[in-house]
Order: sequence, then C-alpha cells, then structure tokens
Amino acid sequence: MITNAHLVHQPKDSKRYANAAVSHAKILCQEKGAKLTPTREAVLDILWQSRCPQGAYQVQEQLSKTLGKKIAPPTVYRALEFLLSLGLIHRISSLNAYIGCPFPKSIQSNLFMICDNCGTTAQVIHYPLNEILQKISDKTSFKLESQSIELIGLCPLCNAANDNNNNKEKATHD
Amino acid sequence: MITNAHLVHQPKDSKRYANAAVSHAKILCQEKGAKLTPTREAVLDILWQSRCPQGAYQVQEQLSKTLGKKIAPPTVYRALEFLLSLGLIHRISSLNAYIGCPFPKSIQSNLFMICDNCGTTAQVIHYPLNEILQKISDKTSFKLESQSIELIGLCPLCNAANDNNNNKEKATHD
DNA sequence: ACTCTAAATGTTATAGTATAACATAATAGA
DNA sequence: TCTATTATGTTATACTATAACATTTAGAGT
Repeated sequence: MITNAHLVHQPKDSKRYANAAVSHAKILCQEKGAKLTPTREAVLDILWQSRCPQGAYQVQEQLSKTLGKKIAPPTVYRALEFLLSLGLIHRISSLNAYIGCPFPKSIQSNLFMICDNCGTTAQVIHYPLNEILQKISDKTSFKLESQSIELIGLCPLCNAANDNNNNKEKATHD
Repeated sequence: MITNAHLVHQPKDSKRYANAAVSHAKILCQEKGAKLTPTREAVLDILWQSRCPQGAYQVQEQLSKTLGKKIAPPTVYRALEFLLSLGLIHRISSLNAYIGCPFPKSIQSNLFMICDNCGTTAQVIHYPLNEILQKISDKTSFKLESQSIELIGLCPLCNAANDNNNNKEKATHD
C-alpha cells in the first residue's frame, strides 16, 4: 500500500511539497514532450498548496492573484484538463474539486480518503484493491477502463477531536 | 457477490422492474413511516424506467409529462433527496445523475459499473471489497462513513460490438 | 367537522460548475 | 521570415443545485 495519508493528516509545510511536485512535473512534461506553461504551473502549485481538493473557481481566484490579472473560467479548466491528462492532478467528482497527485507515474488508479469535517484528502494506491476491482469486472464481462474510488469519513485528527470533546466546530488544521 | 449486471446488460422490460421497485419502496416506506407521495413515486418510477443514470433535469422533463404540469427543479431535487435518504436510489457523482437501487435494504455500499459508451450502469455488492476498504481505512486511522465506488468502462454488449466491428457509433440497446 | 401543526409542494431567484465558440497571441519548425 | 500549431483571451451560455419564502395538503387531537 502506497499512501500520503501520514503527510496529509498532519500539518506540514505545503510550500515544500508544492515545489517538489512542480519540479517533478517539469521533468515528466519534458519526458512526454508536453509544455508546462506558467499558467499550468501556477495551477499545479495552487492545488499543491492545499491538502484539500480545490474547486475550479477557488483555483481561478488564486490564479488571478498569482498572475496579477483577471482569469476567466476557461483558462482554469484548460489548465486542469492538461494536468489531468498527464495524471498530475485528480478530479474528486463527489466534491467537484481537484487535487495534486503525489503518484503521477503510477499506472494504478487512486483511492481517495476525504475528511468530511476538515476536507483534507489523502490518496492510496493498493494493489489488492485494484486486483479485486479487476476481478469483479472480469466476472461481469465489464471492460474496466478507469475508476473513481472515494471514501468519505473522518481523518485521524478530526476523529480524535470528535472522540475527545465531541466538538461540533469545524476544524481546519491547515 | 450480489449484482444486477446480467439484468442491466441485456435489454429487458424496464416497466416490470420499475413496478416491482415501486412496490418494494411502498413497503419499505410503510416500515419506516415515510410517505411515498405521488411525486416521489413518479420520480422513483422514472429512474427505474432506464438502465442509465438520469440527470435531475432529465427527471424533471419526464416528471412534467407524467404529472401533466410544469415541475420546477426544487421539486425534483426534494424527491431525489427523499429517495436517497431511504437508499432507494443512488447518486452517481461522476455523472451528476441518479439511478434506482436494486438493493435498498443492504447496509453495504454499492459499486457501480458505468458503460461510457451506452451509459447503462450495473450495481455490485461485494463483501470482500467492503472489507478491504475498511482495512485500508483502519490502517490509516480513517473513520470510514460512506463511499463512492464508480468503475468506468465498457459493458459486455458495447465491448463485444467494439471487438467485432470496431463500431464508432454510440449504441443504445435500450 | 374543525383547528392546529407539520410536512410537502409551489414559485422565484440565484449560486455554483463547466463548456462552446470565436478571437488573439505565442511558439516552434520549415 | 513565414507558417502552422498550440495556448490563451473573451464573451456568452449551458448545466447542476439550492436558498428563501409562499401556499397547499394531510393527520392528530378536540
């Protein structure tokens, strides 16, 4: 099992991870002959600044600040599409939101664990899970092409907070 | 493994299944003290008429025809919310669409196999899968509350059509 | 049957997510 | 340099979902 759960579920220096992710993205783009333009790079960086999936219009707002000019939705969606196509980010369909992918080179699909209290989202790659999904597909003669696996619940921090003081406030630990 | 894949993946009399589903829903509502009003019943019936998930505005259109009057979005969404809360239907978040649930009494969560050619969507309940998801959650101290498992690919019919004649046309077998 | 209450639906407006269509600008090869 | 391709800008609009408030309907108790 490969996961970034431990990193995601404790406050950390997002800036460093964002920088590392952008560096890796540059290399991957060179390898694939794709262009990581300033706009695309900025969008990737923005998604990596947060451990919560960001909506396209949140990205738009940030991007406008970063680039110092008004950005229209199509620009954002184009950048997102580009990054999605390279596997550098993922779309969380239950949230209509996007998040940087820590395992862009993996062929396997991701599973996401989404905290419905604070929003932090961790990713997991788990081979037995992928195998079982393939088996289910085979049994029903379904030709599996892609998958979206989203678990909703409480991250360790929110769960602990919940247990200790039954706190109804929204936490952020961001 | 419990699944309706064989029923879904071959053209069948949707009307019969819809009627059966509505009958079951009535019983379940009685048990739970919930009211299956004409509007709600019509929405459930509409979702069962198709083996493809239907968008809220598709439901709206059908519902207007069925009830013989204009129906506004909130009415549709309220009915959907009611049916969702009882587990009588599911929301397919990758499609922003809704589908009748053949296993409304199951505590276990569903997995959906969505054909990206013809749209037909089958459901599967698979205990080992649910166990593995629980294990993954436990390992990362994630408190699992609900899940959304959507497989995208080709249903047996579309896959066969694809293999045989590499047909680019969209099939419907509806 | 009457009244009161709660639940359901009607109605209008609007928020939030995503893309179509066409114009312009930047970039890399010939 | 010219040209073709790719990327971005711009405007408008489609699609999905909900907020807020008004009205109607259905039961519980009298």
